[in-house]
Amino acid sequence: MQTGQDAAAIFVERWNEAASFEQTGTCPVRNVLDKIGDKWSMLIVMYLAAGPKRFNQLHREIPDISQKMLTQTLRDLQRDGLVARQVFDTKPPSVEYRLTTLGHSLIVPFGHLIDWANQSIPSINKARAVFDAAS
Amino acid sequence: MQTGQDAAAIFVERWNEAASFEQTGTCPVRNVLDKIGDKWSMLIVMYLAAGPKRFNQLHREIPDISQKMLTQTLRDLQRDGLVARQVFDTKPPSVEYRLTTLGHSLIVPFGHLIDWANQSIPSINKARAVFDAAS
DNA sequence: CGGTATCCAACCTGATACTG
DNA sequence: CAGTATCAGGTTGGATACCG
Repeated sequence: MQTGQDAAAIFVERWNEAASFEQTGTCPVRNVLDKIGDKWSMLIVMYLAAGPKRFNQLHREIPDISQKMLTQTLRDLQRDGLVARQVFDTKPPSVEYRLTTLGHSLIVPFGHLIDWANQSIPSINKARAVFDAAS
Repeated sequence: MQTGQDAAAIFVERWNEAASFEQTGTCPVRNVLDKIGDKWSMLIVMYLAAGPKRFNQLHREIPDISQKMLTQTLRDLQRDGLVARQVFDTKPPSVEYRLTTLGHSLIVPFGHLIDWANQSIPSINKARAVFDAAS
């Protein structure tokens, strides 16, 4: 690893740091990253960040999501403890989804990422234009 | 949007904030998120964070990556301006990859995400165990 | 050394139809 | 209202072989 020419080298360690790696057989960081990259997970989390919402309310608000993917993504988020599901015994039945404390806590680091993205889009688009022009 | 019961509601705005959305037809934030969720992009960025590396050096250091995906991911990172590619006219030829300034800047918000992941893994695993036990 | 090219299996997602 | 079930398409990634 040479001399500490760049403190950023520790990030590779951080990646594999979690102790459960050997236990589960899959990298724990991957689990989180897969959710970030997932087409709908983070969008749903952000819509729920505004407050609890019911199933069809989310369905109406989120553009283009299919019922299948809304159901599936919500279940995955619930399984990971990021979203809580509460059924009200009304007729017809209503189901409310809300972020858990853990779910809310994800918004902080994720927000930094979104900010980076919005700040960097111009640079990225410019780099792409240059690269594509040279090929 | 009711009253500002939760400041986090602004994240939905941030998601769609970038002006280039209408121009390109694809959400700019998605571009970045896709890279985060990509199987190899961020791992490569983190290995390069330690300093410039040559192609086969990365190939040896990164576990399980195929030559195809290493080539492809590096080209995508280069296209987006996150990685710079430098060819040295030696024999046999050698090619060095290094993070650009933009690439380095991504490590900051991304690092926060990794830290959140490592801190939250225990909670997530516990939530999964509870959820799976109930089904 | 540093790639390309081709094939292929697995996965992810959307569309559609149906249910308590 | 809030889902489930089934099928089809596109995309992703790995294996393998070849090239300057």
